[in-house]
Amino acid sequence: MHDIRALRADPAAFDADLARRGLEPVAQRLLAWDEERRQAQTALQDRQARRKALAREIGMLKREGGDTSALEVEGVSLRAQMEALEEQARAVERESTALLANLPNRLDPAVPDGPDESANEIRHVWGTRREFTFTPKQHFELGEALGQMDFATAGKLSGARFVVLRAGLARLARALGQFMLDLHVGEHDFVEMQVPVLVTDDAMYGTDKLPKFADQSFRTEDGRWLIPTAEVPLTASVAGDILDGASLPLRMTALTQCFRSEAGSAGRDVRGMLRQHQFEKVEMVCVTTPEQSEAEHERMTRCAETVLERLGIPYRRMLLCAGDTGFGAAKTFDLEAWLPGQDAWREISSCSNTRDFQARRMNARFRPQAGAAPAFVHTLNGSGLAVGRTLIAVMENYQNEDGSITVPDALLPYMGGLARIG
RNA sequence: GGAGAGAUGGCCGAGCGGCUUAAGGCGCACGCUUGGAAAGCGUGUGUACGUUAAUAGCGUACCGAGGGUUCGAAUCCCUCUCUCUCCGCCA
Repeated sequence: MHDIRALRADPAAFDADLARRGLEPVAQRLLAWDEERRQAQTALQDRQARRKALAREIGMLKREGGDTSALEVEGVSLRAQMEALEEQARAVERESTALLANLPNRLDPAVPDGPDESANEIRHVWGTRREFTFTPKQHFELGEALGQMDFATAGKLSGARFVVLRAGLARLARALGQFMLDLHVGEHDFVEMQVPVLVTDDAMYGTDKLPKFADQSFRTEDGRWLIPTAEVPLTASVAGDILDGASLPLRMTALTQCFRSEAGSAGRDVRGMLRQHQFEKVEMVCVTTPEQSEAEHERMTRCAETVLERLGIPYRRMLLCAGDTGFGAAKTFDLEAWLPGQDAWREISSCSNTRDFQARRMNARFRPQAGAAPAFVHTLNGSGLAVGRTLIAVMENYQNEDGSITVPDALLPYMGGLARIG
């Protein structure tokens, strides 16, 4: 959600930001609605003040046994006026909110121009890509050959875009989740959380998944949503709160299942478990002050990078361009892991600073000092990491010529003595 | 799933159509008092929007949420949400 006062102050800058995302200007329309809304509100408030005075007068007269009929007639006409004004204000508000709710966040000036991922900037590359003495296989070839990655059974159970893991690979997935959580909790100062994976409309709206992306998520028959990411419950946990400034930053992490309908990605990544309806992810969320959020964004991205570094998986950090930056984000770094089997860099983490965009939608604030006025917090979210995709990265980078997979050193403590899968 | 009881300011708690501009208490802040502290006394104490140069004033709204009745609603009616107690079922 946007600050209408910021828009009033500089409508041209607002429209310029939208243009960078390839959207039409809207400032003129919003300002006209805003003007109309304020006029109706002021007029309504006049009537409300009169109603208050009138009710008091009638009350006093009645106690004294006086005639109140003339005043009551005025009351009736007052109410008719108020209803009309209310309806007018509500109608304008409705239109303006409908538009505002669908407008993406303002972009950080550092975000480069560009229409799509081809314009993203490589910020740095870590690690050395392994030299293979054989042709590296893709993860699903390896997994299916091992008999531990089973799309046929998953299809029988649930349809396309699901997977069943067995034995060593199932263990490896669990080890990865455990390892990531332990790292963030033990070394990165995050608080481990267990959260619901079914959430309300409000939680989804506050984290900007609604109304625009309703078709990307699964909805239950009783009107709840399966979370597309733990960002939703973790961030929305502070909705409506006024936090003590001294308690910030809040750093939260959770390992959850995530559910995405993947509407619109028919035909993309159909093989393997790169793009599933259900996957595990360790999510990091930070709630902080406007002053600290930039530094927290860097810090959080480093936390995600550390996972890949400990696992020894080459990656590169991308600064997303305007056209590729998500709806709620002001600035996003993607981490792309090297997948030798695919011979490609693939997204494995996305760390975004939403600034006060989500905070406004969910009314999450903090009090800088005792007695000071509340201000909106800044919220950040990042994958640390997507477990399924990390599993893929481990398999492809640590594969051996015989189709077995060597367990990375960092995961050995979690593997119950299993050092090689297959 | 069944039966019942609730939801009032940071917290406790009264009010159940107009003498409420939400009593009273606790907490907190500031001041007076004191050698210092405690006690005591006094003053203040939320959020949003509008107005405004203003985080100053002033106005309006907010007593779980949303509707309704009324000249007037914390108070009456309807719907919903959540909490608590008991019963049933259950990992």
